[in-house]
Amino acid sequence: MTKTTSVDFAKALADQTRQKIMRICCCEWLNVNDIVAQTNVAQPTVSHHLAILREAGLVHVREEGRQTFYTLNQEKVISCCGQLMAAFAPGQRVIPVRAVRTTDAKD
Amino acid sequence: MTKTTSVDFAKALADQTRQKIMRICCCEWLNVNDIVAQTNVAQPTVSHHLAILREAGLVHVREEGRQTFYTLNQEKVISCCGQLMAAFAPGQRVIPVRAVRTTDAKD
DNA sequence: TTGACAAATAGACAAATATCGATATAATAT
DNA sequence: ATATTATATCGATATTTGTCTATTTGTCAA
Repeated sequence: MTKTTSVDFAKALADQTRQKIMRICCCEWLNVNDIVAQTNVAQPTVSHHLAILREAGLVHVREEGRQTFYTLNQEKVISCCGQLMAAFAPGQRVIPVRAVRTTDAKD
Repeated sequence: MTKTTSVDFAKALADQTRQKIMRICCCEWLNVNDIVAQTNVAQPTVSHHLAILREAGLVHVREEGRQTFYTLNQEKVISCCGQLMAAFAPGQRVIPVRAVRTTDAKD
């Protein structure tokens, strides 16, 4: 897990299409064609953006046969945001909490 | 206080010089020349970056006579990071806390 | 082996951006 | 009034970046 600088993190997020891809594969594994189908750009463009997200450590990758599945690395988003806040809002504090349930959760 | 999209926020942070400026004026009011003195770029370049930060709502501005003072808008950083986390890490949670003191604070 | 499909890479191009020197604008000082 | 200082804006340039088409690479099926 290579360290991502705040600048690299910001650059990775600094594009509409890339954020769309991130939202699309936020909570599920999708192959490239699925992602292409949900965007307005060509397949090589999606591959290009996925490469950038991969280099920033922002997606998990799983190769399976001839397809490649991607899903967003949410922990990385959290840690990079934490890094940003530590750098640029040192007077404020946030407490990260894992697996918080809503008050009316039943299970 | 105009709303900043996550893309605009990321774009504003997606530059080394701009992040340096943000760090420099993170906790104090500085005029443009003070900021120029602490960076390696020319004055118009600093003004350019400050304009971008201003448009993104990431700095507070105070004009005083012939100088203009800037300081980082830390709350904005917090809220934009919160927006990012809500969009890209919906399974995780963070609880923002105001004015937390260290345990040995005296005042 | 041949054909089909999935994804990455290469190369080209246009648009966006970071930077600079020069200049404009505005406030203060002499 | 004139000079000086602080900052913003203008115009030019070089670099980066997003997108495309075409091609390559790798995998599976017939």
